[in-house]
Amino acid sequence: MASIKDVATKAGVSTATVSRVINNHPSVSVETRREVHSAMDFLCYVPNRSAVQLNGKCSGLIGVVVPNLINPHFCELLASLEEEARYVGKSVLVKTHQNQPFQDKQLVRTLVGMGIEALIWVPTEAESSLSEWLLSTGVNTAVVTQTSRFFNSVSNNQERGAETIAEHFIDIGRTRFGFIGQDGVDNRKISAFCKKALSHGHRVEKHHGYWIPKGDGENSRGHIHSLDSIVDKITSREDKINCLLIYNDVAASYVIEKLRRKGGNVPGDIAVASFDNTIIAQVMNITSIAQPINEMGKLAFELINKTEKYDHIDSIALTTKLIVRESSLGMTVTKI
Amino acid sequence: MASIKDVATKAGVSTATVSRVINNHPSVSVETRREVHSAMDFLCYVPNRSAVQLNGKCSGLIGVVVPNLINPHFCELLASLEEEARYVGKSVLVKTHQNQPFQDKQLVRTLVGMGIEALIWVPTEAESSLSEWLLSTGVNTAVVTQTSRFFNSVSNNQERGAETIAEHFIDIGRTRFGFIGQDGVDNRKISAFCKKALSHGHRVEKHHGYWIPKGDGENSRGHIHSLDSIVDKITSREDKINCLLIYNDVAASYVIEKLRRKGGNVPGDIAVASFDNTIIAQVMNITSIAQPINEMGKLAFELINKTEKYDHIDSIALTTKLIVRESSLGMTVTKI
DNA sequence: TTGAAAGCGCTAACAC
DNA sequence: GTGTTAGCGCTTTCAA
Repeated sequence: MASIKDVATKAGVSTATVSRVINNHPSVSVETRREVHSAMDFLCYVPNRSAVQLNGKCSGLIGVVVPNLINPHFCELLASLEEEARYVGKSVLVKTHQNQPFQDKQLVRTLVGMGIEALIWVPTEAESSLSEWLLSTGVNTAVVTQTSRFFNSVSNNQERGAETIAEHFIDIGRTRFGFIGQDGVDNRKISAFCKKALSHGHRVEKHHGYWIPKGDGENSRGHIHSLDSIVDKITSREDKINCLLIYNDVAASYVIEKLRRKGGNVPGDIAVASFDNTIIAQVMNITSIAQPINEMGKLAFELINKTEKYDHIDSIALTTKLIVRESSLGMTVTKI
Repeated sequence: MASIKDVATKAGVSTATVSRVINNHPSVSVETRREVHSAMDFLCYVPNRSAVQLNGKCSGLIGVVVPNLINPHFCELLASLEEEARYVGKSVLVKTHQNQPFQDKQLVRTLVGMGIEALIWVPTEAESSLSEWLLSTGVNTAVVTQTSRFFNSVSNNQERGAETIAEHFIDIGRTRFGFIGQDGVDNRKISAFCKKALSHGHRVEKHHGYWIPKGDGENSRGHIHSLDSIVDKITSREDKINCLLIYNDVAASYVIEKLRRKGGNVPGDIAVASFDNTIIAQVMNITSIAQPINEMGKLAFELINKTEKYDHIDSIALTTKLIVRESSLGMTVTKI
C-alpha cells in the first residue's frame, strides 16, 4: 500500500504538500497540485483512515444495529441507510442482534470500540441500562422504529396504523376480530387495534388473540415455530374469526399460505392485513401498512447530527399508509 | 476520552506496561496488572482502535460489496456473512455498487483505505483493472457468486442449474422455450439453457429470448422497467412460448403477476422457473434454483484465510438444486 | 507556496 | 518485569 510518503517522493514534494492536496487546501500551486494528483493516480494511493482518524478526524463509520437481515423490512431499512451513508461519504457497519438483549449489548459496545461516529439502532427492547452507558460515551445515537427516553428517534405511528386496519375490517363488514402479535414488541399496536374494534362494538375475544412468545425468533429461513400451532387453533375453533391482523408481512405470508392449504378462503372466510408492506406483501397481495422507509433513513441521519446541538429529545413519528390488496378485499383466490 | 498515557500516569507505570496489560502479555506482575486494571476502570478507558490499527494490527473489519440490498438474494448472502463474521468476532462493512463499475471501484478503494482485513466481493463485472490493483494491495479477497482469474471464489454451477431447468421443462412436456436474462451477467447460464433445450430437439428461437439491457438496474423498489415491454411482447406473439426461464425470483414474481393480469395462465399456458430460491420464490410458489447460501458464506470466510497460504486460485462451484413448485407444475392457480 | 517537525494513541524492539 | 524509544500515516503549526 502506497503511503503519503511514497506519493511525496514520486511527486518530488513534501508530505505536507500532498496532505494539502488531499484536503483541497487552497495554497498549493496548480502545477504542484497536478503533479501530486498524477503521482496519486499512478500509485493508486488511498489515504489510510486510521491515520486520519488518529489526528482527531472523523472515522467515517456509522454503526447500524438491526434485529435481523431475514425480514425484508430490515433489509429495506438497511438499504436506505446504506444509500444515505454512501451519499454523505460514510460507511455502514452492520450488526444483527437476533432479538437477544445480550447480543445487543455486546454489539453496541463493539461498535463504540471501533470508533463509530454515530449509531443507528433498532433495539431489542424499548429501554435498557445499555442506553445509559451509551449516552455516557457520547456517541450520537438515533433509535429507529421505536421511541426512546434517551435518544432521538424516528418511528411510525403504528398505533394509528393498527387502528386503520381495524377500521378497514369494519368497513368491509367484518365482525369477529383476531390478531397475532409478538409478545413484548407489538403490545401497543395490538392494544390500539382492539380498542378501535371495541369502539365499534366488536370485542376482540381473549382466545382470538395469539402471542408469539419472546423466545421464538425467526430461524435462518424466517420461520416462526409458533405460527403452525396458531393456525391450527384458528381453524379449529368453533367461533371462527373472520378478520385477522398479523404483526408483519413475513408471518402473514406464512399464515395465509397455511390457512389456504387447510382449505380456508382468504379473504373470503378470513380477511388478513399486516404491517411493513415489504416486497413480500407486494408479491403475495397482502393488505399492509406501509412505512416511509426512505424517509426514515434520511431522518435517522438528520437526527444523529442533531444530537449534539440540542439538549432535548426528538421523537418523530411518521404516518403510515394502508395499502389495500387482495388479502382483505377484491378477487377471491381459489385453487382448482 | 482517556488515553493510555492517562492510565499509565494514574497507575504510576509506563505506557508500555499498560499496553502489555491490555494485550494480556504474560510478563507483567500480578500486582502491577491489578493496579493498571483499576486505573483503566476508574478512567473508563477504551483503547483507540485507530491507533491500534496504525500499528499494523488487525482492524476486525471485513468489507462486503454486493450489487444491492433490494434483491432478497443479496440480503440472504449478507445475513449469512454477517452471522459468520459475528461468530469469529469480526465486523462487516457493507457497500452496494448498484451495478455501476464506477461505484464498484470507488467502494473497494474506500474499503481498502478503511483498513479492511479482507474483502468479500460480488463484482459488477467478471474482471477489471480494479482486480489487479486490489491484488497488489494484498487485501485478502474472495469473489462470491462469480469466478475470478485473480481471486479465490465461491460460486454456483449456474450453467448446470440452467440445464436442470431445461430438463425439467422437457420432462413436463414443454416445447417452445423462452428466457429473460440480464445482458452481460447471465450469458453463460442462458447459453447452457439453450444448448440443453436444443440437444432435445427444441430450438430457442431468437425472438423468444429477451435481454435486460445493462443500464436498466433495479430501482429502489426492485422494479425493472424493461420487464413491462417484455411481457407485452411475450403475450402478443403469435407463436407463443410455453415455458420461460427468468434470471431471478424478483423478476419472475413480477413477470408472473403481469402475465396473470393479462389473462395468461401460469403454469397452464407458460411454465415459469427462475434462479435464487429466495423468500419470494417460496411465498409465490415459483419453481427455482436454490443455492446453498449459508455454505457460500462459510466458504467465503475460509477462502479469505487461504489466500495468503497458497499461491494458486481456488474456484469453488457449489451445486444447486431445483425446487419444483406451482409455477411450473401442480395445481393451476386461477382467479375467479 | 512550500518544507520541517511535532505530535495523534498505541505497539514492539531493545535495554536494564 | 519494566521503561525507553522509535515509528505506524497523517495533519498542522511554524518558518522560510
